[in-house]
Amino acid sequence: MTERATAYRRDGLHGQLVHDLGRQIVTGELPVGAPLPTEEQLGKVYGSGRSAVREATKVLVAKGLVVSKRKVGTIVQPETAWSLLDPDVLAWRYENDPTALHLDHLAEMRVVLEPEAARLAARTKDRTVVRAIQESYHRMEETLDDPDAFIVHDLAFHRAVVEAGGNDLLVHLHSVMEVALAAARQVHTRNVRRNKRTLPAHRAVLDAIVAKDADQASALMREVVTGAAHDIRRDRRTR
Amino acid sequence: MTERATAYRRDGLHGQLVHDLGRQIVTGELPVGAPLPTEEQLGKVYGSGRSAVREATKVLVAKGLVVSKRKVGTIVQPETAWSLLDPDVLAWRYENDPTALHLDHLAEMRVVLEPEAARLAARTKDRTVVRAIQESYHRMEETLDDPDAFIVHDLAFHRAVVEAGGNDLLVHLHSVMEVALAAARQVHTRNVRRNKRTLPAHRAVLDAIVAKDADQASALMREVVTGAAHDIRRDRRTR
DNA sequence: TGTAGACCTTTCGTCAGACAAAAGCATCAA
DNA sequence: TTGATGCTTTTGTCTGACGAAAGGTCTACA
Repeated sequence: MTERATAYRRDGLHGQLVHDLGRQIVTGELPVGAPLPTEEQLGKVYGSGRSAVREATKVLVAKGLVVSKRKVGTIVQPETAWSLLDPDVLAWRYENDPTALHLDHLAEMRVVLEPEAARLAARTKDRTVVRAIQESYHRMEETLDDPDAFIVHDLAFHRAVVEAGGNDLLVHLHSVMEVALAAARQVHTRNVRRNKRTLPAHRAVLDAIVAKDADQASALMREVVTGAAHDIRRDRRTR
Repeated sequence: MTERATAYRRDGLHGQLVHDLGRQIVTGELPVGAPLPTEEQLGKVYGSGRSAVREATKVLVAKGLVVSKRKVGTIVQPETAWSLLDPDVLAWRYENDPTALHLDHLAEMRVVLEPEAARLAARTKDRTVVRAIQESYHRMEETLDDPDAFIVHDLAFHRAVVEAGGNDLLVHLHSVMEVALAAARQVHTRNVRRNKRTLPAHRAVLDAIVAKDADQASALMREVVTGAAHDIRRDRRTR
């Protein structure tokens, strides 16, 4: 089993600082163009020394959230400069009141990724990765009445498909999207009826992959993820 | 015009350290599982103090390349932990002898992204972004005999399409891929004949977007990028 | 009055030295 | 053999210091 994209560890003083400042920036509490407090001030506020503050801001610089200049200070960068695909940035965005637009973008990304991933999976010659997909599917069947478990296996199914494609970049991108998905808890609605409806669609994808019918696998996967996107939108309206 | 994904600035002492160490890790000069020299040693080697070294390693930690533990040292992480979609990591990988497999993955990513981006573009209601695509296309026409200029406008065309989709995440992902593409110089072959061949295909994509025919736009864009992927493979064989 | 240049101040960039804390390792005892 | 104890190494953090860049101010001169 491949690992998930990993977030910056929250332990240690500077880890805390990174998350605190990062969240404030991404949520707009610290507005674009504004300077952070000086290193000395931050040190005082957080009861830490300058070194910890500096190590934290260096990480934020690496994520494109700020730039530092002598005498000017460290300035919050415009959103276009942010590393949106960084697991932390994504988590900060999606765990703090993501807008409807942001959720749509997330769903769109799945529509971008997964059909093509299914196509690649159908072309693979490695039978073991296909078996991983099958196993996840069977677990979905078995846990049809246990929504929480179902979600886990549903995610595993999609991940297995992407991994079967054998493309590093794609696998990584997918794992990053999972982080965002997990942060935006609302996306996973526990709904047995809906699960019963989507199960056959997953089955169809699996069969197409096993049959090595790439076009079909892609088209069917497209159905699955666009269906999920519509569900998200519907949930939003009816709430 | 939106900005590109931005790489970590190479200036300053720690900037230099980040790039030096990062490159060594991604190229495998520093093998997975091995410890970096101690902070003290690195400081001596680079003629710097410990603070600069520490700020650099913090950035590498943020990119998932290493982890630090007391007494153990700073250890190179397995590739599955790397932030492959980080502009720096990508550049380090693709500017230092990218393998054939890596280049294929890059091309595949374009096939993943761009057709769906074209579909979204065809659905947009904002006419100005469509005009941006048109302008890029016309520049391509005009510079058909100047391969270097053609590449620039070709890239601008594809970028304009992605931006027309209006999805932050997608735009960012595309800009990151551009970084990799730029790092792997070999990908842009200057070939007037080939450009003459692909121009009508681009035109067809443009027309479909203008006509708001989403399915058609997607299918045609798929042609364009799979064609490019094949060209890359062919170039490799004939060299 | 307007402008160029010298100066002053703020803030990040870096160094040096110190101690704390974790974690491996060796040593010693039961 | 096993388990506890203490030693040592390496990162984590603090403090204090100085350098360098960049904005602001003031003065001298045209």
